[in-house]
Amino acid sequence: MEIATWNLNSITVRLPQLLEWLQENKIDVAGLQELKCDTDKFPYDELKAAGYHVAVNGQPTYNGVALVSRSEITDVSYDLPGFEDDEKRVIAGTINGIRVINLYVVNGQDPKSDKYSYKLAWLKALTAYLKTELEAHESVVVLGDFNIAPTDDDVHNPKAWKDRILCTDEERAAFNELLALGLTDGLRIFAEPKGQFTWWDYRSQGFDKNHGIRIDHLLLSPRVSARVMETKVYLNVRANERPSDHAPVSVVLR
DNA sequence: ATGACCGGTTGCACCGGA
Repeated sequence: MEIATWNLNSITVRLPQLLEWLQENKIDVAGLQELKCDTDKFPYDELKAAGYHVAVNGQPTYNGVALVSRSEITDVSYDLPGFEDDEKRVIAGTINGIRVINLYVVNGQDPKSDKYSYKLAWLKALTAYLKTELEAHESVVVLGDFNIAPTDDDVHNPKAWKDRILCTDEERAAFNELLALGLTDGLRIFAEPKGQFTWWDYRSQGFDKNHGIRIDHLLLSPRVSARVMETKVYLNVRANERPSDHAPVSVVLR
């Protein structure tokens, strides 16, 4: 069973690439982010025709998340409970006994901005939410675009990124709080070479030069972590014509 | 490098992204 995450940066533009990637790789479950598409404008028919169940928390222009799955999705929930927020950044569902929680974490823009305070508050509410989810479910996968590069090894040029958004000590501490709930960073289960990234700037030939960062993650509860056989970063998808700036990332479970 | 590139908008330059 393969569970993946991909920030599409517009499902309207990326739909053909999404369908091709799902089919070619027989992806079982995917959390999608940055749909930039309202819930009622989601391409339900195309995903259904490809053999997928879907659950959507959409928003026009910004944000928007969805789960797509070959198996049925039950107990779907939306947003962070008890957190006042108009932005559509969270959708969760249960698939084959696994609680899959799909996140599009706040970017934060700049450490001095209001958006940064919002990001830190959002992450605090997320931590509380995940704590209750982990108490309620043994098999949990928290995946998505976390907009945090957890360590300097996750950045092509740590000096240039030092204290910049996605790399501040506070954001990294918040990420470690998530791990401290008992979650494992899926892409770090096996020894990976340095320079394994998931996002590359469209500008300055970022992908060609592998000037990237690792900000898309799959965090796994122990029950799931023990099942991981393989992890994947779909560089070939990032190499497509008219790509998203993020590559799909996945774990394969036994 | 206050840069670049991309998607979306009610647009015809901007904002946000990361």
